[in-house]
Amino acid sequence: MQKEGLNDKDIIALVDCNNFYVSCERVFNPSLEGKPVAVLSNNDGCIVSRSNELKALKIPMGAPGFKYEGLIQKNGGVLLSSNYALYGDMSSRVMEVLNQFSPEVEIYSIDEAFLKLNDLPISNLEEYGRQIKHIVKKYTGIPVSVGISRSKTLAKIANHYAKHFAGYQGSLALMEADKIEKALKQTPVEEIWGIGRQYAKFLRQNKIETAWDLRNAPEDFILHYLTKVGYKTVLELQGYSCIDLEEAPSPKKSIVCSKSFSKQVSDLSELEEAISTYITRGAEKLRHQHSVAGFMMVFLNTNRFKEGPQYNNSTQTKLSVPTAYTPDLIKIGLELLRDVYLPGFEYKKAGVMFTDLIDEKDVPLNFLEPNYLDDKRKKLIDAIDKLNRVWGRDTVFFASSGIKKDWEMKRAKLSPFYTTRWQDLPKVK
DNA sequence: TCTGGGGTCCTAGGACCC
DNA sequence: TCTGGGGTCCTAGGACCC
Repeated sequence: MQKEGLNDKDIIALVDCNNFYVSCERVFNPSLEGKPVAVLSNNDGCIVSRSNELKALKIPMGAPGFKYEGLIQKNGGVLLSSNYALYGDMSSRVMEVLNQFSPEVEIYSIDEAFLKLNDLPISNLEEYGRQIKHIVKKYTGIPVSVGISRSKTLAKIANHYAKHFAGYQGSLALMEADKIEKALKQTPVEEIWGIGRQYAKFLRQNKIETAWDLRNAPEDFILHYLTKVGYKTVLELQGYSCIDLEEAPSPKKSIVCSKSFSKQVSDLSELEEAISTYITRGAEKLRHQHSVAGFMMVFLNTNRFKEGPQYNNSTQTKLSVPTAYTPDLIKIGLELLRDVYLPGFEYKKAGVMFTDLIDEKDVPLNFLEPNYLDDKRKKLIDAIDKLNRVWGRDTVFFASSGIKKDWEMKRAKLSPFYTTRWQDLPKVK
C-alpha cells in the first residue's frame, strides 16, 4: 500500500561518532583509555559527553559536574573542560573522510552526518557501514556507529542498535519489513528522533508506547495533537523519507551569543564588557554568512539555582538600518543593556540575539544612513576580520569589551589545543 | 563554591483591514 | 432587537534537536 507521492526508495545512513568529545580527548591522550571520562559544558557546568565507563557508573547526561566529581575520581576517572576548537577541528576531519563514501552528505551536527546511499553500487549495506567505521577510525582515531534504513528517523533507530549491541560490530541496516517491525517494537516511544519529553508523556497516556505503536497511530489523531512535524515522524517510521538531506548549510535565521559568567555580576560596567564581547562574536558570525541583522535583543538572567530575588528580562529594538557593523551594534546593544539593567541583582548570565537576518546585498536603500556595504566602514571591519582570522581571535578588539574580563567563563580542566595551535602540537619522543 | 549554549519549526490568537 | 465574516500578518510560546 504505497502512499501517493511519497518516497520509499531512499537509502540513508546515519554516521554518529561514539561519545564524541571524550573520543576526541582520547585520540591525543591515550592514558584516558579505559577510564571513566566526562567532558563538561561551558563554565565547567554540566556533563555533556561521557565515556562508556562513566555511563556504567550511572552518571546521567546533563548532570552538574561538581556533584559527581568525587565518584568519578574514586573510580580513577577524569573530568575535562570542553575544548571546542579541538572538537570542531576533529569533526571536520571526520566529515572529510565521509565524503568519500557518498556524493550526498549532510553534516547534521558536530558529531553526526547523514549519507544518501541511493544508486551506489553497494552489494552489502551493513558491510559498507563497517567499512565506513573502519576507515574513519583509521584516518581520524574517532570511533563511529552506522545505522542504515529508508528514512532519517529509521536510520537513527538503526544507529542506536548498532551502537549498543556489540554483535552488530558498529553497523546495522534495517531494510526488510520484518527486521524493521522487530526493531520498532523494541524501541520505546521516547527514544524516537522528534519525540521529546512532552510528546512521549502524552503518547504513553494514550497507550502509544513503542515506535511500532506510533507508526500505526491514526493520522488525524497525530495531526491534531502532534501537528505536521509529528505526522512526518510517523511517515518516516513507515519507511517514507520525508525529511530531505540538506547538503549545503543554509544561512542561520537567528544568531544567539550568550554565556553564563564565572561569578555573580552586579556591576553595570562588567555587564557592558560582556554584552560588548557577545555582540562582537555575534557580528562576526553575521558577517561570516554575509548576513545583516534587522532586529536585536539583549537579555539578563540572575542565577535560577540560587535562593533570592530573581530577575530575567530582555529588551529589543528594530534596527533602523540592518547591519553587521560591530561598532554600531555595540552602541545600540549597550543602550539596550542600560534599559534592561536593574541595579541590586546578582546576574549569572547575559546574552544578545540577532534576528530578522537578511543577505547583506538585500539591505533596502535608506537615504538617511549609508548602507555599510558601500562604506569605508565595511573596509575597516573586513580588515579587522582578516587580522583576527590570521593572527587569532581578538588580536584586534573593541575597547568596550574590556581587558580584565573577570566574568569570563571558567575552563579549569582544559586540554591543549592539539590540532589548532602550533605550540600545542603533540610531540613524538 | 560549582547546574550549557545555540538553533528550527509550528500554532494559536490578537490586531488590523476591507 | 440587533452586534459580520474572511483574510493576512505578526508575535509569543511551546515543542523539538544537538
